[in-house]
Amino acid sequence: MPTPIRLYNTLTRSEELLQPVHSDGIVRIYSCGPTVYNTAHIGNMRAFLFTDILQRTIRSVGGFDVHWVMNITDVDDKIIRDSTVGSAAWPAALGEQTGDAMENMDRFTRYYEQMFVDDIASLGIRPDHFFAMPRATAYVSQMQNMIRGIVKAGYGYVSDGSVYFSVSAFRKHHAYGRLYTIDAENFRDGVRIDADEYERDSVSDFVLWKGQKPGEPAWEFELDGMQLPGRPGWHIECSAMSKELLGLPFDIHTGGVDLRFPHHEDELAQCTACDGTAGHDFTQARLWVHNEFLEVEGRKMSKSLNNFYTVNDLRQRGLDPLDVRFALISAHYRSVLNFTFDGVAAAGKARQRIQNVIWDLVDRAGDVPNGMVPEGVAAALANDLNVPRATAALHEFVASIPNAPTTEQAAQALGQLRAVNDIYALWTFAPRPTLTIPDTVAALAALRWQARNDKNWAEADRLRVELGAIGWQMKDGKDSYTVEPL
RNA sequence: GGUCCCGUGGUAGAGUGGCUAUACAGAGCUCUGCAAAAGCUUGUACAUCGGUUCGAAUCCGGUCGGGACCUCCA
Repeated sequence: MPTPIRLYNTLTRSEELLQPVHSDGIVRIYSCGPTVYNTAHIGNMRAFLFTDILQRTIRSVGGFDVHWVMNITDVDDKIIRDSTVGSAAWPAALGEQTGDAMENMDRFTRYYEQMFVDDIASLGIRPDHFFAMPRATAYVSQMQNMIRGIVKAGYGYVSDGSVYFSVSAFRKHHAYGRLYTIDAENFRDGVRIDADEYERDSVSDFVLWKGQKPGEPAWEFELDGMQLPGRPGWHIECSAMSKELLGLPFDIHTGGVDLRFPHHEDELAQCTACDGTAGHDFTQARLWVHNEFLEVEGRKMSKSLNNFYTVNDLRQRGLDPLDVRFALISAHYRSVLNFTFDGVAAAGKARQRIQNVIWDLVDRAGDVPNGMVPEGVAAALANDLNVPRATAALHEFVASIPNAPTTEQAAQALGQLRAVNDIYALWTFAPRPTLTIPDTVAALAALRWQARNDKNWAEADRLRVELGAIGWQMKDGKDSYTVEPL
């Protein structure tokens, strides 16, 4: 029985029921993905893990099919800067650069894209859960069409070889500031207005198409008879790709809180400019859901504080990526999450405890049947994706499993836990792996078991210590024993 | 300057106007020759000052502290 899912919608500043826009009942989700100019960090990962839990919840708890699209931004200023000939940021692993700017950019972005794909996979995000992972550079013509539409509607203008979106023209007919309260009068103090080399009419305008500068990779673009070689602006990428792959409007648009403005506001404006009727505020997506940032050890993550971590950094510290997954979903997505190494360790302990329970149940039940997510867990997840409360309910559920369950009880509990795992993706339901026990360990253990049975406690304890010294421990049962690595 | 969020026990982190969050760590107990695992029990917690209320960590206001965004950063 599916549970209705409610989510906090930034657009309306209230919780709303998720109901598919399209009659096919498929929930369409667009997530702003990474700009592939370096390796992603755990802050990025929090955003992607949040969306992963969201889409899995929509499938498992909400009972909907999902089309999840996450883009790869593979063209932007930083990418061009770092892939240009002679760049210090060019990865040595890629060998020599060529004289072709487009080719260099391509090799550069594919390199980081692959790292990104590997990183999210290691954190339990399944590639087959994506409906598409489009590269921006593959949709340039769709972006160009959209820009033409915006200009035709009177909201775009050409200046110095670039095309800009006129916010002031747009505001005459549509709302601007729907996702973020804009105070146009107070737009000056404290704002870092970057002295762009591009000529805009107004500082609030943003670029739709950036004219090519010497040596830069570029695409041809013909607009109203003008030739404007260049590249797409950031916001138009997501507008065009979401429209092309999901159709407008779609159901859920996700991203970090920082993207509310300007990125999402501008995406929304662009889609409205193309498809909206004056006076009516067309909505690119029904629900806009934004995740909070994370801090590390209570401080903002930054390179200067030396607390800036990539997934690979954590792997090299010997952390299990799934423990990291658990730690990164331990706070509600709209709360600041404090990432700590103690937290990962605690997550690891809790994860292992439940894994042991699962293995015990598998031993008893054999097969793992299908089951439903326990009600408390489902209810918490359906309530604006309250993962911490869902996890608490999960622990309570695990505690409620009888110590010595019957085969039926074990099977039922397993089915429910597997349903939970369709969302959490932290555990395995394969039988407990059989340990390969070195002969010396087995021999020592046998000796100790004999000593113990002879009630030769001193010798038994001595052998226990000896086993411990080589990293193994014995667990005494009633009629038998097991040995495990410490 | 503007818009907005947060401040919970050793740590992380939910939460409802009055009743145990949960996890990790700690303490005690049960079971164990010992140990491990498991189970049970346990902790003066809710920034601060006022206000509303029979009653507030939960509502309102002030203060202090932290944080986010304000034109390409998840």
